[in-house]
Amino acid sequence: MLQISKIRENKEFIIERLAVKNFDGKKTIDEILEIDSKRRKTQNELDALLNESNVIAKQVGELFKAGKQFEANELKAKTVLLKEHSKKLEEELCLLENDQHTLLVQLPNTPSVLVPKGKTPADNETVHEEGEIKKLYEGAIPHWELTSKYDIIDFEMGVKLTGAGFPVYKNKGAKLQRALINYFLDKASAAGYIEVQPPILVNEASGYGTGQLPDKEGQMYYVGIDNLYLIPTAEVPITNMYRDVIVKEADFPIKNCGYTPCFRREAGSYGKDVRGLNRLHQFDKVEIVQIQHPDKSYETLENMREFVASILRELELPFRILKLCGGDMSFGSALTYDMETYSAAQEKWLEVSSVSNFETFQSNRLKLRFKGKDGKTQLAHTLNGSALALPRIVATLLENNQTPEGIVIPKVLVPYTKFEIIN
RNA sequence: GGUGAGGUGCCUGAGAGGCCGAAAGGAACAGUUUGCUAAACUGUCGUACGGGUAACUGUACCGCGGGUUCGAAUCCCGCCCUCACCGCCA
Repeated sequence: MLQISKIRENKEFIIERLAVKNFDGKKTIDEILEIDSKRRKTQNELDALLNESNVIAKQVGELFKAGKQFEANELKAKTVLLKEHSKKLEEELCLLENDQHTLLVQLPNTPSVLVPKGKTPADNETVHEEGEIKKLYEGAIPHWELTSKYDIIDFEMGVKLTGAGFPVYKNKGAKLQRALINYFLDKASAAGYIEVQPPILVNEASGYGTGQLPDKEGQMYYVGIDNLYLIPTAEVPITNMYRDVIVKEADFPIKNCGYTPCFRREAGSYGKDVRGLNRLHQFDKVEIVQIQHPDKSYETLENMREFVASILRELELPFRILKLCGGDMSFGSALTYDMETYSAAQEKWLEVSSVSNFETFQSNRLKLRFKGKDGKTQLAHTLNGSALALPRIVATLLENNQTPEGIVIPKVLVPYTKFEIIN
């Protein structure tokens, strides 16, 4: 959520920035500011009224103490009107606050000045490309065929147990999952991220804090009987650990990582993009989260991006890094890098990580602040990224590393899988 | 699921209608002292939203929402949450 104070100060600039996300915010912002001035006026009136009541209440108390019943009662009578009036104002103020908030949460985050203009994924800017795109041998097949050929993932069984998008990993497929998770977590720990194992169900306040609620509740699985949501990403519980917290400036950067299953309803998606492991309702992911000083968050974003790149490099996967254009960015992000690996059998790039700086967009909702050197509390910046999401990594690994003899495990993973080939 | 206790600031914890935005201690921060560490002493030490160039100032907030009252952290009602014990259980 954008800060109202910032909107007041930089209205034109914000409208201009939102346009980069192809969001026309002029009408909403005008309305917000109109409500805002009404709100402030109302609060002023109300405060003055309440002040008067407080003064009278004090006087009444003193008069009673002095035994001056008559004068006291006279004053008491005065408060009746005040009370009626202030009650009315209070209701008005509450309405105005609600209206303002309703509009405020509709505004996406302003993209950073570094964000390229554009409408579709085609307008994303490739900022880095690395690794050799191998030609596969004759007879190479996509991963959804490899998985049944080697009996490592059973999609049918998942359908039987739950439904489409809930695969069952088996044999070396299950071990590969476990190996990747451990490998990712070890890498993150080595890079200074504190490992956490958070709950995978969260309450409403947490969903609100990171921005899934109130708008995107359709994306999450909801356990109505207990009013809890299954997390779509570990970002939700991990970032919410810092909800309503004032951290110490000296603690920056705060770095956490965590593995969790992730659950996404993905309502409305279909077709070949969702085939096999390309899009699932349940998948595994290691997430990295940082909380950083506003002056350093972009430096941190680059670090995180490079950290993810280093993993892809070690896995010997060809990858590219895209700086997302305004039109392809998520609602809350100020700058996002997508990391994609090239899947040789599908002959396309698959998104395996997304690293974003949210600036104060999340922390404003979370009330995640720090006390600066000047003694003032201000909002911290939050960043997160996948490091990494498993399914598409698995898909790419299987496809790119297939040989007539079997699927070769990258060297760096062998200590984790304890086997070198899936055959 | 049953029963009981309780939610107060960064933490512990007092406060039981007005003198309470809230004692005391601890933590933290700044300073003095100090060869270093420690200790001691002094000071600072809630948040949000307003008004003001500023010093400063108004209001609200003691889990949440309502009520009683001139006046509520304190009394009443509803809700939420936490803890303990019992039952069930990985």
